[in-house]
Amino acid sequence: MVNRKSGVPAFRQVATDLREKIAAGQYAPGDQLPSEREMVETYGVSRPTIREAVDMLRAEGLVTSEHGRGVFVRPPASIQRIARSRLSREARGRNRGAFLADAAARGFTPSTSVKIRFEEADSRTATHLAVSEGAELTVRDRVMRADGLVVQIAVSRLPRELTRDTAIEQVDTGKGGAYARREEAGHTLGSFIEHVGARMPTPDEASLLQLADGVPVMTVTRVAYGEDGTPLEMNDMVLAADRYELSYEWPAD
Amino acid sequence: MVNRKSGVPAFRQVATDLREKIAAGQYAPGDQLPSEREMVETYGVSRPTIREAVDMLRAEGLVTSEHGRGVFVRPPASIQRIARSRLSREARGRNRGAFLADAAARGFTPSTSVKIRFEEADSRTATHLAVSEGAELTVRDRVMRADGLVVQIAVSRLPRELTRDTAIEQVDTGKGGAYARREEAGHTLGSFIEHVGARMPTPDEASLLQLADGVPVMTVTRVAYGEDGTPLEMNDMVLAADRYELSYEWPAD
DNA sequence: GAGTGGTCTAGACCACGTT
DNA sequence: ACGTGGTCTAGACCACTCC
Repeated sequence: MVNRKSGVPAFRQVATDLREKIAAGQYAPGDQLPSEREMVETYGVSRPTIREAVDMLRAEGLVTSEHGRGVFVRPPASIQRIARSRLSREARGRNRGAFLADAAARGFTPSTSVKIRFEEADSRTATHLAVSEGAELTVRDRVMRADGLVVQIAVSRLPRELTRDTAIEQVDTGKGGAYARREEAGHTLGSFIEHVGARMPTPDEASLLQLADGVPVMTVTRVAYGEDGTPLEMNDMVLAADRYELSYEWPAD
Repeated sequence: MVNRKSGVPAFRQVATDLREKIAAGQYAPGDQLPSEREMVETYGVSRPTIREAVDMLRAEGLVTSEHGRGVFVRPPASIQRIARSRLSREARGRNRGAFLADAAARGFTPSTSVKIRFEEADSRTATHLAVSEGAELTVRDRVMRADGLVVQIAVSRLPRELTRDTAIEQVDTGKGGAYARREEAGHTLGSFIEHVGARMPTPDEASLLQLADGVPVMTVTRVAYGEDGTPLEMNDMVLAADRYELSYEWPAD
C-alpha cells in the first residue's frame, strides 16, 4: 500500500518498493513480477499508475516485459570483454578485425558485409582527420553479424586522396585488410587513439542491435595515425553496452 | 494527425513525428515544443497519449521537460575529453588526479572528500585484485565536487596487507598521493588496465550526479599492477556520459 | 478461454513558473 | 490569474501466450 500523504508520487513509491525487492533478491533474476492487475490490489492504485512504475524500472534496464507473458527481472547479460590497444601489426594480420575473432570465440558464425560510398567531411570528421570541412572522403560501411544477427556497425572514413586507385575503394581489400593496403602505399601506422562515449540508442540502432529498453550504447571512434602523426583513418563503432566491455592497457611509465 | 489504421500505436507516431522535426531542425536545440494540450489538438489524441510520446523522447535523451515551463529540445552537452593512458609518474605528481585538473581547467573550484573503510572482497573484486573472496580490503571512497556540485564518485580498493600501517589508511595520503606512498613501500607501478562499460544510472546516481532522463553513465574500473604483475589497486569510477568522453592512445606496434 | 501486457480515452486535480 | 507539466483514476478494448 502506498503512503498517500508522503508527498512522494504513488508510482515512485511502487517503483522504489519493487526496486528494493529486486535488489534484496526477493525477485531474483529471471523471476516474474506479480501481474499488473495483482499489483493494483497490492498497492491500492490504478493500473496506469502501476504501469508508470514498471516503465521506470524498464528504462533503468532492471526488468523487461513480454507481451502476454509477464514482467521479468532482467538477468545480468554476459558481457564480452574486448581488449583494445592490441592492434599490433601481427594481430592485424591474424584477426580480420577484433569482432570477428570475438564471434568465433563465442561459437557464432560471423559474417560481414561492406558497402563503399563517398561523402564530404562534416566538422567532427574534419577535425579528427585534419582535413578541411567538405573534403572528399571514402567511406566503408561495415555491418557485422553473428549467426545472421546484427552485432555491430562500423563506419570507416578516410581522406579520398589516400585511397584513390587503391584496393581500399574496393569491397574486398584483399589479404591483410585495409591496413595492409595502406602500409603498402607507404602509410605506415604509427599510433591509434580511441574516443569512448555512451548515449541512448536511436530507435534505428535499438531495433538493429535488438536492444532491450534501458540499454545504452557505447560509441567508439578510433583514429589511426601515420608515423609522422598524419591521421589516416577514422572508424566509428556502436556497441550494445550490455554485451561489451572495453579494456585498455598501458605501461605506468 | 495520426493514422488510425496503420497498426502503429498513436504515441509512437507522435514520437516519430517530433523526432523527425527535431532532427530536421524544425525544433532546434533549446527550442520549446508545443504544449501538451496544443499537441492534443494537433494530433487528435488524448493527453496521456501525447505524454507517452514525450516520455519516449525523454528516455532517449532528446528533450527535457521543466515543470511549469514546457518541454525543450536538449542542447548537446559540452563534452569534456579526458585523455587516459597518461598516468606517467611525472603527471601523477603534477596533477592530484585527472579530474581535479579538469575541473580547474573549466574554471570550477574543485574539492574532494575522502572516507576510509574496510570490507571483504566480493567475487568481482577478488578476481581483479587476485585475492580470495572475503579477503580484507582497504576502501577509499572519494567524492569529487566542482563548485560544490558532485561531479564524480570514485571507490578505490586495495588488499589490506599492502596498506596496513601506511598513510594509505589515512584520509590525507600526503604529498604525491596514494601512488607515491605505494611506491615508497616498494610497490613500483608497472601498468594499468581500464575496463570501460556503460549502463543506466541507479536513482541514487542520477540524483547525485544530477543526470537528466535518458543519460547513461560510463563505468571505469582501473586496475594498477606492480612491475611483477601483482594487482595493487582497483579503482571504480562512475561518469555522466553526457559530460565526458574517454580517450586512449597507443602505438601501432 | 483465461490471463498477461499494450494502447487509449476523457476527464480531474495538483504543483510550478510567469506575468 | 493563467498556462505549463505532473499525477491519478476507472474504465475500455486489443494483441499475445499458454493451456
